[in-house]
Amino acid sequence: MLVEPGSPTATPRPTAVPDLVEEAPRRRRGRPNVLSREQVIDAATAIANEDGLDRLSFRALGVRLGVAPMTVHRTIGGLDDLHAELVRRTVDEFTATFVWPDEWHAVVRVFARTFRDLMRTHPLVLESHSRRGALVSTESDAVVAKVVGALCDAGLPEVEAMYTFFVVYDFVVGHTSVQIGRGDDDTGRPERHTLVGQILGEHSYDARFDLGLDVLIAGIESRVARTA
Amino acid sequence: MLVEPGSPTATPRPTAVPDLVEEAPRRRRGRPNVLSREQVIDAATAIANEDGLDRLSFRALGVRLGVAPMTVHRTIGGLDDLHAELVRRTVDEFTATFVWPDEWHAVVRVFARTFRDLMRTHPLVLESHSRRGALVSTESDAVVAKVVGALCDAGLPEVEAMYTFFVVYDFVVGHTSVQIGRGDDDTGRPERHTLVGQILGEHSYDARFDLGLDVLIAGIESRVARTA
DNA sequence: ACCTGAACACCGTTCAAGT
DNA sequence: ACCTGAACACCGTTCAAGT
Repeated sequence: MLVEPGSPTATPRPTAVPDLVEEAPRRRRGRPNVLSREQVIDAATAIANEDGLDRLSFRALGVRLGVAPMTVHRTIGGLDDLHAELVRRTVDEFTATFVWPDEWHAVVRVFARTFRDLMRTHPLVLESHSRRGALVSTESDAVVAKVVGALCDAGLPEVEAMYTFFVVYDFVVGHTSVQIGRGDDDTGRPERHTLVGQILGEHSYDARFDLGLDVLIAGIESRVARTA
Repeated sequence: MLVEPGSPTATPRPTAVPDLVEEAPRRRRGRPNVLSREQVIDAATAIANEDGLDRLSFRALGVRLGVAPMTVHRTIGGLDDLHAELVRRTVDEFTATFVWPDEWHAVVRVFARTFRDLMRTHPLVLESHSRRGALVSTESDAVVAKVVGALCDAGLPEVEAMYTFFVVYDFVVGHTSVQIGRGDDDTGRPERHTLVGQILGEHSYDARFDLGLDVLIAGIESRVARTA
């Protein structure tokens, strides 16, 4: 069985304790901060959605927030932190949308499909997998736990279940990465003169993904059968 | 055989040729080109290897080649073309290194391992999968043909063999992408407080990759058995 | 304490001018 | 015909100065 590492609540906890130091860690008197991290992430999400991810910059954030670019820079900490925070928010929203079935086959499929959709609609999440290891936000642990748990119930030892989760994870990352890399205009028609073009003529990423999942599940099945 | 469009010497060339038009396709008289595409790719490869990929720029190329940045820019066509050419060269070298076994299991493993090594040592190749669809150079067709052929011999219909190739391909891209994204300093030790950290403690990307391959091959095997 | 303008060290690309 | 300097429109980040 899997142990939840900490409190599963997402809220920062009100801390109803009497009157000693409040929860705000490192802020004194003077002028209050004109900008919160939340506001920056809100604006960044808006820019990424409206103008595209490559229009997102501290200068653009400054314009949108009516503040000097350096203010947002210092508020958030740097470009890497901005991206990390953006990914974290998206992943957190994503983990809330799951509706888990019972059977382990279905659990794996739901995970793979939902995860694929997440990355296709949020390119930054995809990119974060090749720029820093992602899906490490503590909230996503619930997703990992569900899939790994299902594989354990199917009969795999815990460590093998964890690695098996990674196989599915790696496949989905790779598949989506290749599809996105082809650009939005790509309709799945490979170059005629290549071998792929000759064999396939036309090429559906959905079919490719589904077959990939089938192969993976067949593979897991045979390993489950062997360890049973 | 490939025809060299111009002299490979770095000097501006005295043009000792009589007076008719040579084999050069679209170049008239005037001053001969001071730069060939080959020279640009050579310099770009050197910079990428010595200083890292993010030090590669037209300005840096200009310094190294003793020429104005805009000259190399025009010679190669633009940033995308520079990257594409760089990937093409690396992939071409890669396709020459294969030693193919007989059994289809072994063919799949050799492909996956060699492809993984290629992307780990040449980050631009990996990146090109998320920036444009890669491995489309005609030379790489030989590799695709070998793997697909082996799967056909195993009993899969040609179209399914092609899609099955993609499953392996997607997995390798994803796995490598995630590993590289963790950075060179990453020793495979996941964060303690996450579920992954609790289950695995330490985490070997090699083991993860090998298990992934095992699952994929088991999956292919069961599909082969079904269609046989 | 917090905010900010200017500066630094970079980018890719356009384009008109030089030879 | 080919090469190039200057300019354009951007970057992230540092830092000293302002309030």
